[in-house]
Order: sequence, then structure tokens, then C-alpha cells
Amino acid sequence: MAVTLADVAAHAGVSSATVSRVLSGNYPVAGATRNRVLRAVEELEYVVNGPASALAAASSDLLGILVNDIADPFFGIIASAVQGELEGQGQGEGPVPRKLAVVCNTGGSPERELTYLTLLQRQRAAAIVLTGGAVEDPEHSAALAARLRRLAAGGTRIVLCGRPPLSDGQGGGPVPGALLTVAFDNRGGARALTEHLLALGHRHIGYVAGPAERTTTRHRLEGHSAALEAHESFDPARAERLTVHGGGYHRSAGYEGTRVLLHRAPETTAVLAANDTVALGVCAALREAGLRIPEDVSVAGFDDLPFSADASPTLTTVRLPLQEAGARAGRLALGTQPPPRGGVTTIGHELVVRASTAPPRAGG
Amino acid sequence: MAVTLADVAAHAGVSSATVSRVLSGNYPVAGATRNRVLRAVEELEYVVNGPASALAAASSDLLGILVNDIADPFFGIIASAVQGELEGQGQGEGPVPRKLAVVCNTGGSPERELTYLTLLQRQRAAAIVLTGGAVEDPEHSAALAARLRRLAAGGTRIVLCGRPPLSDGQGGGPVPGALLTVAFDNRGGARALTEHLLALGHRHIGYVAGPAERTTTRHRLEGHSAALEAHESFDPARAERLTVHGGGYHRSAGYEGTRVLLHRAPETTAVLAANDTVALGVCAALREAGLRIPEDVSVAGFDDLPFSADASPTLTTVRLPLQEAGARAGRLALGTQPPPRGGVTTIGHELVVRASTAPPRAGG
DNA sequence: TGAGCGGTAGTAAGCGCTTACTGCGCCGCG
DNA sequence: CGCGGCGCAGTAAGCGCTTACTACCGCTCA
Repeated sequence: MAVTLADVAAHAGVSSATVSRVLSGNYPVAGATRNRVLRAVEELEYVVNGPASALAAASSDLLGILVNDIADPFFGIIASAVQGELEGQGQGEGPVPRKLAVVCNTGGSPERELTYLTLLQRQRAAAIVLTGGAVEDPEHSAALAARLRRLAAGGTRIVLCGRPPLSDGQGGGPVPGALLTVAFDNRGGARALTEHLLALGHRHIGYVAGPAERTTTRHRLEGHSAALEAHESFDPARAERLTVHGGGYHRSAGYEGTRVLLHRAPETTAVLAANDTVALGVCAALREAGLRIPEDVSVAGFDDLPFSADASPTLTTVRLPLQEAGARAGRLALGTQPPPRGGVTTIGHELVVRASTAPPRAGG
Repeated sequence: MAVTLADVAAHAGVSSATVSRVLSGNYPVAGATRNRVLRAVEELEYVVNGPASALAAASSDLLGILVNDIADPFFGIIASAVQGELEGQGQGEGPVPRKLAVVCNTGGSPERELTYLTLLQRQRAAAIVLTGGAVEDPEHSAALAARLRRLAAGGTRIVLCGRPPLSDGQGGGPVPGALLTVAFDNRGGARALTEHLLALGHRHIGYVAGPAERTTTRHRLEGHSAALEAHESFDPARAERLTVHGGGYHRSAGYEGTRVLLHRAPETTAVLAANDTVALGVCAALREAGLRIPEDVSVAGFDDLPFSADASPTLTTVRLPLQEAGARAGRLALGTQPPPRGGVTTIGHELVVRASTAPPRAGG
């Protein structure tokens, strides 16, 4: 039904091999012949059969991206940046991408992560970018690590973006050049935020954290704790009481978490949220409780998503260069940027102080 | 290198045809044989070669989604909903997706839309969902329509989601059952919004519109105009003067547009934004000009993205059921929902009144 | 008892492309 | 004048899977 290479070849009066060579461009073909072929391609409106070509060449033009939730701008921005790198991979004028991005929503579930990995492997994806924090379940992370190692060993480029490097401890060592990491400094960011609040004079700092089983959550909490512990006012029991775990990185988690927090520790004068989205829920719950932000309670987010600058009030947060991280991950996945020694790139962060944080009221 | 069907067949002591049949599941295989095969698959960790299977079966498991900007939650939500429908397409327990979504960022450019269409066609995608408004350039839309018609005729299911049905006027008639549309009522929504402002007493209603060449922009403007014209206070010159076109559906477009608007028509008491994101920019510009929202100027958005309820102030807007639209589009693309007569599904909308709109001050 | 049939499984012919290998014509050099 | 080499282009062997067709077995039914 569809036009095939052979049709084009016949139309141009050459062999199908020649057509293939003209199209792939990695073999010398005389100018005249080349033009004849290209004209035939035009005239017949020939479109390569991707599967056939992938089968014969044993490689495909697909790049997989695993995200927790594509509706969340955090992942959207990263995915968009990764895709941006696929452009300019064209062969002709302008940014005509050659590779296609397959975006898979894992919903944060390790099982689905594994499932999608299989699906991508089935498609013989050239590279796979895994975004978002990992789940801490040792069984799953071992299974995942094993899978990734095997994929990497099989030639699939694997890039972990925004999650810590593989650390199952067991299994053959790292696969250099094929299993890369672009990590955020979640600890450092959270620490900076907590130090900011401490410097403002806050002593009762609540923390509405993300799901307990995620590495991201743990790292941010660790940074928070580190800042607390380094401060004269440190009280482990208080810190414990002021930390609540939410059900996810959603607005509702912030809302619910804050209600719990306010009930448990009404003396709270500042709340650190798992991320900006959660912070919105935190703000809503505080306002509902009749508390003003930042006069009565300060609030800080994490990530600095675009909406944070327009929230009410504008959100103090830690800016994570998602765009840059995604682009980096994309380049590593495509192999257009040499991997750093050790395979791990750590992306910086920046404290962004806006209107949602202020000194506590006198006596706070 | 990789394990093949033949390997599995040998291991299980059957022919490769049998293995294929067990895995595809669309042919009877005796229980004992099936188990033997499945065990072999497990033991050898066999993963189907997607390209090979797509080549032989002349169809792939890929579903393409074209979006303007994956970092924009508007598209993220739709994409996420479409993907949601791919799950549950599994064969075993739980939602194990069979199909994979390929998300392509077109950046709103018609050329790239065409390019990605080619790429997806090359991959022999089973279906393609195009989201977001179309560009009004007659040349491009004719080219696009022709392409889509041809793809649809070739068996690729095409679903337009959030954009008007194809209307090039020329070219063979519609391809029933293969070229579907899920449209938003942009006119109706904008009309409702303007009526809301008129009812509040506003007479100087500015409109910071999206890019002039997009259908979405035109439709929303038309709804706005319709409401205006139906009102006793209608003044074409004023309406004209109060409408500014922005450079895109971004915050900065709202900011810039509002500055132009305030300069051109300082008497403005209400501003309608192209969408919620633009509305954020509008608010920023107004605030910068020393105007309070909604006391001095009312602002309304469009779409009701998640952040709108948390903006400062909370945004009056028109809720578009993106989730529902995406899910619908996904089902139509997969063929799991029968297409409506005529192929066009129109999704409703809902006026959401929040804190950013209020009556104008006396004399406004 | 034998033809016929339903239920399984094997055989093998591609699907459309890539690429190693071969072939051919022409030039330069000995 | 002959031969090696070079630059193109053709030949054909797969890549791993699906599936039409065929084969076989064991029953049922006349």
C-alpha cells in the first residue's frame, strides 16, 4: 500500500541500496544520482518505514523519558528541555529533529517504572532519561538498578535526571559512559531555606514533607535537619513534632499536612513545604485558619516553578534550574556532550527570597 | 546479541510461531504449551523486538501527541489524560499499557507540526492526537489538512483535541471514523466571561489577546465581541482600542500587553486575558502601575489551570475540562470509544468566579 | 469403519530496510 | 599496453517477527 524504497528506486532508475544510501547520507553517492533519487522521493511522497529501518539497523530513533507526572510543570519543563536537545539533530536546514521523545507517566510507581522500561526496551529506544526522585524501597531499587545496568550494558544510554546516582551497593560496578546522572542538590537547597528562616528569627519551623519513601523527600529533610542541628536552638523532639509527611507532591498534600501541623504544633511560625505546589496548599490551609502570610506564618516552597512568582503572596523558594538540568540530561542521552568524570553532574540551586517569608512577630 | 523469538522457541521446544502466538494472545494455544513458553520467556528474559514486530504486523504500538508546549500545564494535563487512556490497554492484571505515547513539542509552529507528523508517520504511529489551536495561515492549514486526510485514509487515527475541525474547504470530504475532533467552546467561554464583567457594571473592558494568527485567539475574541455587541453600551471603536494582541500564551505577553493597554486606554476597569498564564502577567503589570485587583481593575483568565485558584488574587476564569477532553481524545484515538456522529465532540465550559473580578468603582 | 472436523502446532514466505560484498568502468602508472 | 586502485552502484543476505497455509491428531457421526 505505502510507497517503499523499491518503488522509489524503480522510479529513479537505481537500486534500492542507492536510495537507502542517499537517504541515510552515510555513503558517497554521485551528485546526479542523488538528485534523481531525491526527486523521486518527492514525487512519490515517500516516507521511510521506521520499524523496518530500525529492524535492519538494529537501532531506533526513539528516546524515552520517564516522568512522575507530565501534568506537573516540574516534569514538563524537564521534558521540554530534553526534547529541545533532540532538535538540531536534523540533517538539513533548520532544527528538524531526527529523534522522537517517548514520554511515559509513571505516576511515581516503581512497578510502572519497570513496565515502561520494558516497553522502551521493546522499542529499542536509543536512550532513556529517568526523572524525578526514586523510591527508597530496597527491593525495587535493586531491581531497577539491575535493569538499568543491563540496559546500559546493552548499549542504551541511561540518564538519571534529578535523582541520585544508582546505589544498590551490589551488582557489577558502574557502566562508564552509559549510565549517567544529573542530580539536584536537594540537601543544600533545603538547608539554605531553613537557614534563611532561622536567620529571620524563626524557631518553630514546620516541615510539610513529601512522601516518606522518596529520595527527594529524604534529602530535603536531611538538609533541613542539618541546618536545624547546626543551630543553637536545636531541639530534636520539637523538630520531630514539626515534621509531617504528605501524600504526594500535590497541593492537597500541603493543605492536609498543614492542618495536621497546626493541630499538632500551633506555635509554628514558619512552614517549609515539600515543593512549590505543596506550598500553595500550605498557604490555603493557613489562610483558612485565619493566619496571615507572612505576618503570622512564613511559608517557603522548593523548585521555583513559574507560578511561584505569582502566587499569593509570592513564594520564597529554592530555584532549581530544571531547564538546564533537562538540557544537560538530553545532551548526555544523545551523546552530544561528553559525560563528566564519574558520570555524575550536580546542578546548583539558588535561594529566592520573596514575600512569603518574614521575621516572626515579636515573641515568635 | 539479544534474545530472539527463535531462542525462546528452542528453549521451550516449540516453533517460533507458537511463541509469537502465545505472546500476542490472539490465537489459541494449549495451556501446557503456553506455560512452557511463558516460562522460557521468563528464564531468558526475552523482550519483544518492537520494530521487527511492527514491521511484520504493519502497525506499531506508538501513539503520537502533538502539543505546543509540554512545559505548559494546559498541554501537560491533556497529554496526561491521553496517556491515562493508554493504560488499561494491558492484557494481564493491572494497568499495563501496551501502547506508548510519543509527545512532540511543536512550539506552535506549523512547519514543525508537519515535520513531526512525518516523523510519526515514519514510525507508523497507530494514532495521532493534535492538541492546541491551529494557525490560521490558509496555506499551512491546507497543507496540514491534506496531510491529515491522507494519514487518516491510510488508517492512522487522527484526533484534533482543543482545536476546531478541519475546514480547508477543498480536498476530499471527511474521512468518517478516522479523523475526529474534540473541540472546546472558546467562543462561548469568552462570551460568558465578558457577560460576567458587563453584568458587574464594567464598560471599559480590555482584552489582552493571544497571537492573532491562532484560531483559539480568534474564537475567544469572537465570543468577547459577541457579548459586547449584544450589550447596549457597545462601541466598536472602543472595543477595537481596548484589544491588544500578545506575542504568545505566556506571562510576559500579559505583562507587555497590559502596559500597552494601560497606555492606550487608562480608563480600563477590567482586563480579559488570553488565558490564565497571560492573566498572571496582566496582574503583575497592573500592580506595577499601582492598580489594585479587583478594586481598581478586574482581571479574568481562561482555562482554569490549577494555579489559578492560588494566584494573587484568585483568578476568575473559565474552566475548560482539559482532563476530560484529553481522555476523550485518547479513547477516540485508541478506538475504545465510538466516535460521535459527524466526528465532532464539543466539550463544555464553566464560568468560575473568584476574587479577581468585582464591580468597578463608582463612576467606572 | 471412514470421512469430516475442531483444535493445535509447524512451515515458510514475506514485511521494508541496511549493508557486506561484489562488480564495473575508468584513470594512472609502470 | 596491462594492472591495480578508486569511486560508485548493484546484489542479496539477512534483521526478528507475523501469519496464511498446511499438517496432524483424535473424535464424532453416519
